[in-house]
Amino acid sequence: MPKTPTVYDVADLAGVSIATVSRVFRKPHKVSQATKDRVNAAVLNLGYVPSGSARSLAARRAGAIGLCFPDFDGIDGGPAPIVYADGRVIEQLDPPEDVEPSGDLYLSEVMLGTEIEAWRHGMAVTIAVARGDEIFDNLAGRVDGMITLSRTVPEGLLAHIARHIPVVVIAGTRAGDDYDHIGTDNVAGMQAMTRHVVDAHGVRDLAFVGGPADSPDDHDRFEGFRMGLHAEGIELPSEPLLRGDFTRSHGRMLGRRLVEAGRVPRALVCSNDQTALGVLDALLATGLRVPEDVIVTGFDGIDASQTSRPRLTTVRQPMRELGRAAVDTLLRRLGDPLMPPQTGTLPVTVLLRESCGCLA
Amino acid sequence: MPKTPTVYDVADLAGVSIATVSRVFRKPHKVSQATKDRVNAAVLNLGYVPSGSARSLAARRAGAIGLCFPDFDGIDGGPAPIVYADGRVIEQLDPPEDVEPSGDLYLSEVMLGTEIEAWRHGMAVTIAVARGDEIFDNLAGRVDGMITLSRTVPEGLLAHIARHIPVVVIAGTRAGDDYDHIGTDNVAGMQAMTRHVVDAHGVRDLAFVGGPADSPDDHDRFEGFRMGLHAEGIELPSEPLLRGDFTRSHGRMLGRRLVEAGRVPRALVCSNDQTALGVLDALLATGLRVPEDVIVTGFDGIDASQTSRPRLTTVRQPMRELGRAAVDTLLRRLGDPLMPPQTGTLPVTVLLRESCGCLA
DNA sequence: TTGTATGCGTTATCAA
DNA sequence: TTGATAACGCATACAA
Repeated sequence: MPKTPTVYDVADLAGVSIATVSRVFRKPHKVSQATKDRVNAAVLNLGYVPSGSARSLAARRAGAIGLCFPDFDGIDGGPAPIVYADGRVIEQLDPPEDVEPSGDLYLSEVMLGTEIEAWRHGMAVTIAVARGDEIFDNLAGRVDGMITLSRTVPEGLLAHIARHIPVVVIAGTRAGDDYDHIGTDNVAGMQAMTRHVVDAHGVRDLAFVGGPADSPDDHDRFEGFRMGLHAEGIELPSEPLLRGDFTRSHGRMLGRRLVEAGRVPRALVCSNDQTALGVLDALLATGLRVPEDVIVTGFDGIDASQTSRPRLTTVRQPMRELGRAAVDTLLRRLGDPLMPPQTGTLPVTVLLRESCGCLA
Repeated sequence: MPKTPTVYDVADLAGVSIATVSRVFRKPHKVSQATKDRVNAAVLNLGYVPSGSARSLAARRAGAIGLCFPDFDGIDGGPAPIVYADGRVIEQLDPPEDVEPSGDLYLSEVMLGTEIEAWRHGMAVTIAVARGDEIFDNLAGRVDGMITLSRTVPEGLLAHIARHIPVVVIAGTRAGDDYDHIGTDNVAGMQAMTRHVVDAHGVRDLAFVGGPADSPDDHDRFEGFRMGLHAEGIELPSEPLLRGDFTRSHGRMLGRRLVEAGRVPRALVCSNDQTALGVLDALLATGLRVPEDVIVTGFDGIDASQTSRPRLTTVRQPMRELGRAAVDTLLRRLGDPLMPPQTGTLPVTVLLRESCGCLA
């Protein structure tokens, strides 16, 4: 296997200087057509691909954006997958158990948005899991800026990195830091949702089913819930009725617990869709009717919320736009490092569907 | 804003040579504890982050894997998202229209698998959209190897890149190329699915609802369908009854067309889940019962297949494992460039649920 | 329009 | 255990 070709090889073969070869790639308009042709022929001939590292080093820019992935459950992944091709197929009954749908749609959508927007600006996206410092500042060193979900990177590390490249935090309010932030309007969204249940459906017996106590999203949503109640002149709880961990299976558990305790309120306002769907599962399983007996609402607007029966009334947050806005903010910051810290908030939409009784 | 610090700055501050600074990062065991402490202090003090490009250039390896994303619909993304924070919330009725769920779960899962496995091996993942050459060999130049979904990169370009770095193709059979391939057992899976419908449910009137004619996956699945019929002594169709484009909305259209034409067979074996779900929607909408009147089966095992009513009997392919296997193959190839071209096939599982009548 | 020469920030090879 | 120094492959300012 021959050494991989460099500018020098291409230059030699084309009978030009390396500067010209470089120009053909970077400033084609400053090279005569004849020369361009010769160089391109040499490139094809040799199978030349410019070295990204050398290019980044010389140009002092990486041309890539870093995306820092939270270290979610299941990322361990266990052993490498089996690979065989003997045509065997396992056949199994698959009852509707407490299965957790695989993908975290939220993450996927954010990633997709990031990817789309970065691509539009000619940037690549490099992804790394935020576990341990190793691979992580492996990331920081190879990108022009970084996007991270709130609470995925230890604060000390993040601060260290932020001295070097701009950082944009998605979801999570500014906590005395100087990063740029992009979030969705959790408070207003949940407030509107709450008021809708009260106003449109005449319900005054609402309870909030929360998520992890340390989630800023959950915090804001509960606050929105309280503000909604307050606006309606309903007494405010100081704590959510119950807390889950944002998963559907946990939601089911909470739902069952509620039923067993015999204290199911007229409406359950849940902090995210997965929890709401789990609650829904549990209620229906015990013969309760939604929305006739209990109203259930969610937050996020994941796909599953519109395929459930009844479909879930929820607050949709523009997940893909979250990623896009983060990239936009990052690029703006790159263009103007002295700009004051930005805080972007994306609007949400209350989607009225069957689970609140707006549609049959 | 001060110049970003380099090894030289760290070395100066710590009173050592740049070689030692480098060692502290690469071979910590070859440096005395005292020196290490001094260097680390300097690093923290200066906010030093090693340059990925310089590192890759000198080490002759990028430490990253490239993932090439197909240029799917909707990637244009339109204008940048609106960002405001005035607390306004739109509220809208959301009837169950012909909405297409947003994310392509298949892609997301493959990406996730890639990410997971790469992370386990200390590699970053760089993603780029396969549109135009520009950003694309931007990718090739900055990674140690590349994973691509079949048919996402023009063959000429791929060949060019493959001269430079190893390429692994996901989904899609070898077509005279020398790349490594990873796929799932489409043929065996669909054959097993087909035979199940015949054997367990006594159906001999089956039809195949296919996907795009140029999809290798679809081709293999139809072939599996035919093999299943053949094994059961049932006459073989030479073509699918209908073809969609693998989307749910198109599936709905096909379902409606079937009903209107008045020729709905006893069982509809669909080439993927989205198509099957669309068909399901259409059948139910016209009052037909599934599985009592018509059996519907899918392929892929996306989340939506287990939240539909009835839930979809399908062939699950391990999407996440696909990504993982691709990374494993790539790393093995990197370790042994002379290895003959590999072809990996991952096993599939037939999941028996309500839509075929195995479960009530 | 093209060529020359220097610098980019590491790693790695030798010596010490 | 540490240090000096030569690559690494490209971009770019400056000359021609």
